[in-house]
Amino acid sequence: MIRIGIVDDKASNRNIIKDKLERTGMFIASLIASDGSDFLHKLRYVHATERPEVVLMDLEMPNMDGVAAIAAGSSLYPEIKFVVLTIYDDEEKIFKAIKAGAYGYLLKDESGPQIADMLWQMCESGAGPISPGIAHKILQLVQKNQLTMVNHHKATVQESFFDLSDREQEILKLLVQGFLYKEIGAQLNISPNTAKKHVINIYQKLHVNSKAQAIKLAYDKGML
Amino acid sequence: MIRIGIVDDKASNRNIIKDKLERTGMFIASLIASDGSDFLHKLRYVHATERPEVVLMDLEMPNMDGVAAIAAGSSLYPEIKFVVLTIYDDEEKIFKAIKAGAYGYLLKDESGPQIADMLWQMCESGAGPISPGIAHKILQLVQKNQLTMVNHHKATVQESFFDLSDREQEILKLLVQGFLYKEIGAQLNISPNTAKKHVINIYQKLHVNSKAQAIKLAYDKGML
DNA sequence: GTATTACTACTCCCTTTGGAGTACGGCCTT
DNA sequence: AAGGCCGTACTCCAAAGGGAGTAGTAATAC
Repeated sequence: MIRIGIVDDKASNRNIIKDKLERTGMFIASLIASDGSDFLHKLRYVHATERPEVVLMDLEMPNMDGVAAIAAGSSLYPEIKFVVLTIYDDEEKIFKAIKAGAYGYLLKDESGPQIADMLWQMCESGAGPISPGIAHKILQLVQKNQLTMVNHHKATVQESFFDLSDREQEILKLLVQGFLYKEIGAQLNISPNTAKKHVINIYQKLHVNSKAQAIKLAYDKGML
Repeated sequence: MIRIGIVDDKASNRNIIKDKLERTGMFIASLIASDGSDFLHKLRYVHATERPEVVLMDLEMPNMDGVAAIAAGSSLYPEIKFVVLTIYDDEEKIFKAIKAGAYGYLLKDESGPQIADMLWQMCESGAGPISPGIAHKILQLVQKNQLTMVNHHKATVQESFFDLSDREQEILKLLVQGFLYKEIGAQLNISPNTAKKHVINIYQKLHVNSKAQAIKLAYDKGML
């Protein structure tokens, strides 16, 4: 039996969720609150043995919203897994909730059994439950460069993608600027023929067959 | 019936995947390749009507790995959905694959029916399929690695600078995709000559004189 | 040593592009 | 009705690009 906390400002929501989860026989709602402030207050006065292992948290709530509650709660009780359960799927809310320390993010339009199942999976595998649509949005955030990895790979991207030599990368950069072969040759003090030869080699490595495609690829994959 | 591409260097893997998917009756493997290079080569010579809508891509492969293949492929064929299917779940591979343009990321330890189901879900809902464990790792990436969110309230910029007509903008978009005049003509049901005429007119309005410069300008000024 | 790879520089051949000009029908505005 | 833009479609010409091949040199790898 897994102890669950439910935080939602709508009484009907609380009851529906409680019902659906308890009916599976795998969960018991050990703490129910109507907003973030209420939740933290109740959590303080509950015995550690009664503390929920998982908290389902709505986002939009009076007094203290879900993001703030997760931020405070995950800091005070790091062992509790906070899972957002909401109707909102916009990028900003997702992002903020995750940064606040959310362990999972579920949408209310998932069916009851599905939510129960995902929570159970979480307890089994340790992987935070995430609704498919949300996962997709996060992935797109990463993709669109709205998220960038700061620490690690400092984005000499083409190096990791394609196996271009230094010279070839140099020439690709000029190509993308829109220079002609003769101009590239002039800038690098090589024959236009050689410049062209390099470009053809680059095309083969990139599997493209025109300047336009090469430029598009370079821009798309961020080899500026 | 959804056309699927399978790219994996192990013949046994290819066959297993092909079998499991085709047995569902929902998919047909229309393109099978043994590495990224082989894949791109085959894709080039296949008719657009035979192109796979979804490509399952392994990551570690000889010649050209999955990340490079996705990077090139997703740029050349933006309509194809590339889904990683691999045994690797380390953050770097996940991150690189996503940046390269992966639409989903599945682990090979998912069961066959489950993979088929997730792919089907993708085609229904449009949300990229992501194994739970992977979703969790992505979420943790967001959480810990100081990923920054760039505000997407950017200037809805200036087709107003360059006074391009609707038709010209339409053609510019295709031009940036890397299409030839004849291809543009075919897509819009006009003569290649007309397509070219439009392009020349566009050049004059943009004050450029080559495809490369036009593409660079379009990207730089964000008319995507 | 040899083999390989990168860089250099050609050749030949064909396609695509860029620039110029002309032209015609449709539509809108004056 | 006339002048304008737009979209359509052609011509001719010259420049640039794309593909394939050969080839020498230098540095690196086995």
